[in-house]
Formats: sequence, C-alpha cells, structure tokens
Amino acid sequence: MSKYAEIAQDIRASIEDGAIAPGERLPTVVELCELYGVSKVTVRKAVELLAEQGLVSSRRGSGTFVKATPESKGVDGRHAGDTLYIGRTDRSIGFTNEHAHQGEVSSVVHLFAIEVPPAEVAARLDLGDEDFCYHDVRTRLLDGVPLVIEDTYMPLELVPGLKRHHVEGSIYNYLRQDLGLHLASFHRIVRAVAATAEEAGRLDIAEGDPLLELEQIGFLDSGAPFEYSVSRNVGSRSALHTINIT
Amino acid sequence: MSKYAEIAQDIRASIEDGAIAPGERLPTVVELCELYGVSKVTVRKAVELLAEQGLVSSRRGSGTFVKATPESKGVDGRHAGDTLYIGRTDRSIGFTNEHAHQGEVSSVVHLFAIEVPPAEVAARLDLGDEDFCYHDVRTRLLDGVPLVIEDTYMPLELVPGLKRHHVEGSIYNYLRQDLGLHLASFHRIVRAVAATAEEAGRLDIAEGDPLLELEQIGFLDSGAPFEYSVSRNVGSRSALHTINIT
DNA sequence: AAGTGGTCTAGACCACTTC
DNA sequence: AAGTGGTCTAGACCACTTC
Repeated sequence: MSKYAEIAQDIRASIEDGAIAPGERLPTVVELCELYGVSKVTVRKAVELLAEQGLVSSRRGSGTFVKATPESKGVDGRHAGDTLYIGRTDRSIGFTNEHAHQGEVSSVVHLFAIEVPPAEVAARLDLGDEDFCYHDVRTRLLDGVPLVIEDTYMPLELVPGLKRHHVEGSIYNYLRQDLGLHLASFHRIVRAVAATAEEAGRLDIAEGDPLLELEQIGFLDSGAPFEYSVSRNVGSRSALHTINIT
Repeated sequence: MSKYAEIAQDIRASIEDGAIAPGERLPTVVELCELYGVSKVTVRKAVELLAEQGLVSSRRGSGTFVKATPESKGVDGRHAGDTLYIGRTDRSIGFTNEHAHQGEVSSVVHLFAIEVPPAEVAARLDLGDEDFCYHDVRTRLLDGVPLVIEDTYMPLELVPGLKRHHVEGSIYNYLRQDLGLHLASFHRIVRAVAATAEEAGRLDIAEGDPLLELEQIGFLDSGAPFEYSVSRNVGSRSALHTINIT
C-alpha cells in the first residue's frame, strides 16, 4: 500500500475511535509531515482521500476539520435494518461483492442470448450496426428475496467465452479474474419508475410500486465501454449512498 | 485559475472537438510536461481531474485513454428532451443554480417555522436536545411545473437572519453571498418511493406515482452540518447523473 | 529493454484566515 | 504578522505493460 493510503487509514482510525472528535481540527499539514516523516505532497494526498471518503473538510488558511457526520457519533441510518444498500459511497463493485457479507446471493436468468443490440445501445457501447452483444436479463435475490432486475448488454468481442453459468453467478468476477479486465468507471443515470406487471411478478411486489432505476455504462481502463445495463431495484429494499464534494 | 485546471480544460477541449478521438491515447505524461512546460505533478493533477469528470481512464504502463462515452459521439440521453436533470455529475449546487439556465424557478412555501427538531434530525445536525432549527417545506417549480418537494431543517445558530423571502427564493444564495458560508460537501441517500395523496396534489401527479427521494446532509468547510433535508422529486421529471471511479 | 503511469522528496511560493 | 492549506518545481524511483 502507498504511504498516503496508509496515512489516510491511520488518520481515519483516529477519527473513528474518537481520538479526533467531530468538529475538531486535524494536525496541520506540516505537523503531519513531521509526524509521519513524509513530504507535504504525500500528506495532501492522504487528506484528499479522507475528504473523498466524506470524513474531513479542509479550509484554506484555517485547517482541516473532522466532519460531524452521524456515523462519527454512532447514529444509524433512517431506514437502517430494513434497507439493503446498493453500495457504500456509490462505488459500483458488482452486486455479488456488494452483498456478499449480507447474505446468500442468487440469480434467476430470464434471458441469455447473443444478438445485435438496438441502435441506442450500440451507440452507448461504441459498436457498429452489425456488432453482436451478449444480452442477459436476470433477477437477483438476497437470501431468496428479489432485489433487482438487471437488463445487461456486453460486447461479444470484449467478453469472449461468457457462459450461462457465469450469468447465474457473478459476471464481474469472470471479467476480472478469468479475463483479467480492469473495470475502471461507471456512468450512471438514476431515476424513480413504476414497476410493470411483469417486473412486479418477478420482484414479488405490486404493479406500480416504485423502483430505483440505474441506467449504467461501465468502462474498462482502456476507455472502452464493456457494459450497458438498466437495473430496476425494489424501492423498499434499496438505497444508494453518495458523497458529493463541491 | 491554477495551471492544472487550465491544462485539464485545454485537453478537455481537444477531446470535445474531436482532436483526440474516443479510444485514442493522450500524449504521455512526460510529453504533456514538455508541451505545457510544467512538472509531472501538475500534469498528473490535470489528468486526475479529467478522470473525475469521466473523460479519460489511465492504465499504468500503458497510457491514458479517452473514454468512448456517448457524449463524445453526440448521442443523446435516453430520455433527453423530456427529463429535467437534477444535476450533472452529481454536484449539488442548489436547485436555483442547477436550473437557472433551463427556465424560470419559483417556490411555493408550505411551512416556514422555527422549532426543536425531532431527535433523529437533531442527531444528524449535531445538535443538542433543546437547540432550535428552521424548518421549511416548499415545492419548487420550473416554468410553473412542479418538480420537487423539499423538507429542510437548518440550525438556527449557523444560519442567523433567515427570512421568508429567502425561502421563497434561493436559500443557498443567502448562505453563500450574505452569510459568507462555504458549502463543502453533501452526504446523500437516494431512494425510490411512492407519492402520498398530499404530495401528489402538490406535484400535480397521481397518488402512488414514483418519486426520487434524496435524504441529504449538507456540510460547511468547518465540518459542521448546516442542513438536513429530504426532497422528493417527481420521477418522470428528474434524473440524477453520477460518475463512479473504482 | 524500453516505455508508461504512480508515488515521493525537499524544497519554494502563494492565497487565505486569524487557529 | 503569523499560521494555515493549495500549487508547483525538478528531479528520483518504482510498478506495470509491451504502445
């Protein structure tokens, strides 16, 4: 691990165990340089990392302050206990890994085919008129409770050898571990929509119930889009957490 | 403007006008150093900024590549034209400023009072049992079309002098321009919920229609929470854009 | 082996706040 | 005036890919 990541982790521990209370100031950048025996650039990267994680806020001329977040005072989320979180701090690392610690993940595959995608999807995946895609539709469940229907397209050429048993398990694990691809970023559009009759049946809810829709394009570190997906998450069982720095 | 921001802007222009096509590689870091006459750290900060903006992706040992995004090829969003976006790239800069370029923003104030907030809200705002808050509820409209109902609490002590005419206009402008506060970050939880009968009436939709709920805590650069709000956005008129780097 | 991005140093200077 | 974070230099070394 890099020095700045270790320093960030160390400061984070000091915040979480209360050694630096919410509202209090961190040691100055120069003090942290001396404390950890590193240069200023390294301390700055550590502090930036903490700011991205939502723990601190820096004010030029004044100092870096621990944010008074509910987490730092042990307050639970409003729906804690009855909400299955899609992801902490809005990092998409795939459904299986997100929920792995929460229970048993399973999938019902409604469709798994190779086809020429609709023009709008082809445009998003940077494909020509005649390029083929995998197209799969699946319901994902946690401990038997349906959470989300995912409708996914992936270019055939980028993802060779995808089989039905990958779709029944974790596609992302296949991409990373078997193909050695590096998933770099996701562009998302989030909406609230009403469940159709078919979706309601698959998700064990009522028609018209609110769903959290995520329209998403995933990119590799080569800049190539490897996935276009529209997922519809049961509103009462899902929430998306984000941290926004201005 | 800082050097790295100028360099990022310049590279961004090269990408957007097609001088560097999607999928192509940027000049190497060393080449960019020579091109702009700056050191490596400055080029790296510029490239990191472009990565945060979703334009490029870097691969160690290989290069930095322009992402093949729909935007870089002139493809419109799926619902472009009939969706009012909450914010580009998920940066909360306040409703008025977000929509200022799109039309005329107005507000209907349902409640504006000073009260002791519920315990859960007090906990989120880092307040004691007896501390007072402003509490306002308002519907916000764009060109007369209702978009969202905002239910907001703000600590009395942090926001002195708030009046009804500020609530009818832009609260954020009052915080920034009149009080000189620096809004630093927002922690959000996004959900899909169904409209109640009262909400449906205020938003000119049907009861049970899907709403995009944003539960949000806003922080100043001092680390103090200045706002707790739950906003409910009409599903068919709202979308939230995010970019996630892994 | 050569080329690429990622981290780091030990300083310097600047913008902003008043610890 | 003194203290704070933010930017920047001119290098160095390292991790990773193969341009």
